[in-house]
Amino acid sequence: MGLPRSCLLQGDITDSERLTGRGSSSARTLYDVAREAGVSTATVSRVMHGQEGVRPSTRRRVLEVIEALGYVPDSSAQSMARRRKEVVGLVAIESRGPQTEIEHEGLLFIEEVLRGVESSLSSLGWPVLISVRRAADDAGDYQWLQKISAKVDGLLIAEGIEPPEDLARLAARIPVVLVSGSPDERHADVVHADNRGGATAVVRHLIEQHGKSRLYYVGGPHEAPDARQRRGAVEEEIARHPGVRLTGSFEGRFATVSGQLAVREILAARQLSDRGDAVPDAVVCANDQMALGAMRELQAAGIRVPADIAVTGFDDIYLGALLAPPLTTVRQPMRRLGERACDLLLDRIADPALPHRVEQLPTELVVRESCGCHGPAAGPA
Amino acid sequence: MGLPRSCLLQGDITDSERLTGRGSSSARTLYDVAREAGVSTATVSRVMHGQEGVRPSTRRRVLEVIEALGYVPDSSAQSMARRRKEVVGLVAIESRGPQTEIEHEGLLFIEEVLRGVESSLSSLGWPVLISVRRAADDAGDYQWLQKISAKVDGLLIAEGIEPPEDLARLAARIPVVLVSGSPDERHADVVHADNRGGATAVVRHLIEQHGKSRLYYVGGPHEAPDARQRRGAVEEEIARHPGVRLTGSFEGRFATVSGQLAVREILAARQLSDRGDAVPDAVVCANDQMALGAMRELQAAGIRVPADIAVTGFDDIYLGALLAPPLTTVRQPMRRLGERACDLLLDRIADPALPHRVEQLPTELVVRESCGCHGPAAGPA
DNA sequence: CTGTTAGCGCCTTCAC
DNA sequence: GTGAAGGCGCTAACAG
Repeated sequence: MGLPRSCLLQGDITDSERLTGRGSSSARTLYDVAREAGVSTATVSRVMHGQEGVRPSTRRRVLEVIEALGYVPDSSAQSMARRRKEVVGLVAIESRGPQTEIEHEGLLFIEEVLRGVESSLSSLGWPVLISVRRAADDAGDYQWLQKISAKVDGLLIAEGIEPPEDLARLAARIPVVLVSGSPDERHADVVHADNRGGATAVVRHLIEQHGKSRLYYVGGPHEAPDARQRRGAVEEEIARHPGVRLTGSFEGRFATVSGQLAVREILAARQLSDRGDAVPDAVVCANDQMALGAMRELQAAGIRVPADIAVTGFDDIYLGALLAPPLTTVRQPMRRLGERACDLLLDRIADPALPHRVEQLPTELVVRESCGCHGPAAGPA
Repeated sequence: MGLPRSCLLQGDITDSERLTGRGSSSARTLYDVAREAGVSTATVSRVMHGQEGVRPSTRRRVLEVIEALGYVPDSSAQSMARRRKEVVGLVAIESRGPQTEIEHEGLLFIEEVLRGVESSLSSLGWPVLISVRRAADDAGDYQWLQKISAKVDGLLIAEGIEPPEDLARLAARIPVVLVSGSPDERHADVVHADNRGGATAVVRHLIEQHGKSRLYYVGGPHEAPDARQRRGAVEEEIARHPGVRLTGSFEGRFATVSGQLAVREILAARQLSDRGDAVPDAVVCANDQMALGAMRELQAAGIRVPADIAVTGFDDIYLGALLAPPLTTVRQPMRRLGERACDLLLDRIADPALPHRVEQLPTELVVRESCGCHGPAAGPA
């Protein structure tokens, strides 16, 4: 502690033992800096954090040593001492299913959410710890979540629902916010879009503006709350219109390939009974990726969209507007979902005692051409 | 320490003080478990890690307490003790520029890389710490990198090059791998695609298969090494063909809007001189996003692609095949890039003394229709 | 203004 | 088999 501090009082720092940052192989600690600068660790800590009450000359000296040694505080140690990690986690559990089309599974959604999270975090400068669990072996899920949860101050969970009791246990230990989760969830805060309103709007548009009467529904996995809401709303809206019926449906996994498979079922059914009313005049999909798959498969079979069959999606991913024909869909503010979820999470991290919150964001019908409208045309019904 | 261990020997765990996980408001520690189980922390630690040398009955008892208490080891403490964080970082620095079109900047690349990283990490179960720095104020960049670097065992840096000296300092403290970085970088390992080969191939295709002779180049930011390589190769290949020339070029930022801006320049120039040879017969873009922007702007101006002007991209993002016309491009294995980069990083984390490595991955010309070929047609030149 | 001194929660070597 | 004890690097009182 009482080392010859004089040895680097002014500018001759580079002379003392391997100071030039060369010896960087070994990580430097607060103690190294303190010793080298001839002060206590408390002072170095104060300087590092730009706190008041340090004589300017001392501060300068310490700063020089920090710079020379290339000192960077270890974040584990900091987290431990100040009991905060300054990291939030974003996790997604991909819906189970055959390992086809891993490529473009449901990630587009997560990625958009991630942007929102990032932007909400940018002021704080906290990074995001991200982990996607694919091909889940149910049992391991909770373990994995635990492990992640130990590395962050709070967790954002998207697209994937743990057994409620697991979620409860998790949320009891650490702040958790569900992105696009069920609004009925009582164990964690939730941010979700108005899925019912959106689904109702497309279906109504198809029926009332285009006179469609034989709808086929391509839904998402039944475990996904947003998929359940959409399906429910679609069925209800159809029921509300006499003469309109659901000719069939398919449970997909929000992947492009699901849309293709659904269409194959439709085509197969057409083969069997040649009564024209077996084939739908509109295919309503629970997300854009499946709509894309459906459209391609339809077109590949020589069926025109929307002339022969209309197709609609949900989400409004970037790609939708670029397709031929441009996709009619329901816009869900994915990015905003991420932002809000992250805001709620930060609030709760700051005060874990906060009352339970659920937030719904609006959706909006985006009419393009795949429904049968043409060009930059008519608005919603 | 010498607590009445008998109180929960068998199954009456739920009786001892608030064991049922209800009191979960306060985080449990190894000590809590040890005390409750009537053993030392060392034993609990052994059990947690499934180590040998623990009497089965003891193990069971400890396990029960762990379960009952909902104990999850704190990762900061673990990191500290075992001097490893089990997290790798992925960072990107978005190229500076006007804050237009933040939406779909260059992220598509990162996201694809992320998938590779994720998959390479999935066996270890390590998560990825991700942080994108936008609207960079140069000075803060290094600070920010330092902060991130303190939270991970190794860093993957994509699309964005720090001043070399900063990189050197960073890499001296912690393993760093550049994704799509300059193969000449000596301070960190690098994984990159064969940008020169790919760029050469498209240009040659345009010239030799389609007889194009007036090329316009829409490049990426000059700070990006991959952008530089592509530009260099394009120019060289043009020079190699007498009678073919570069009618102009534009320095974009890999964003959709850059492609649009570039085309506006082309159109503006056309207004001025009405000599037909002022306008290019092909627009070569340094990535698909810019090609997309260029194509849309061209089409919006009533110019047919590829009939009037051919357009090509680079990367082969998913979207490219879905455009009208489908985009001719150069496939770069982005996902694989992420995988390999991550593998190299893990190697280096395991052994920091490893020799410096640079790895090149192949690119491949993907001929579709925007170049003038039709349907699923002819291969490369 | 600056230094001393406890922890933070876990791992691990070394005794018993 | 199991326990005791010394770190890991930093922060935050609490004294001077």
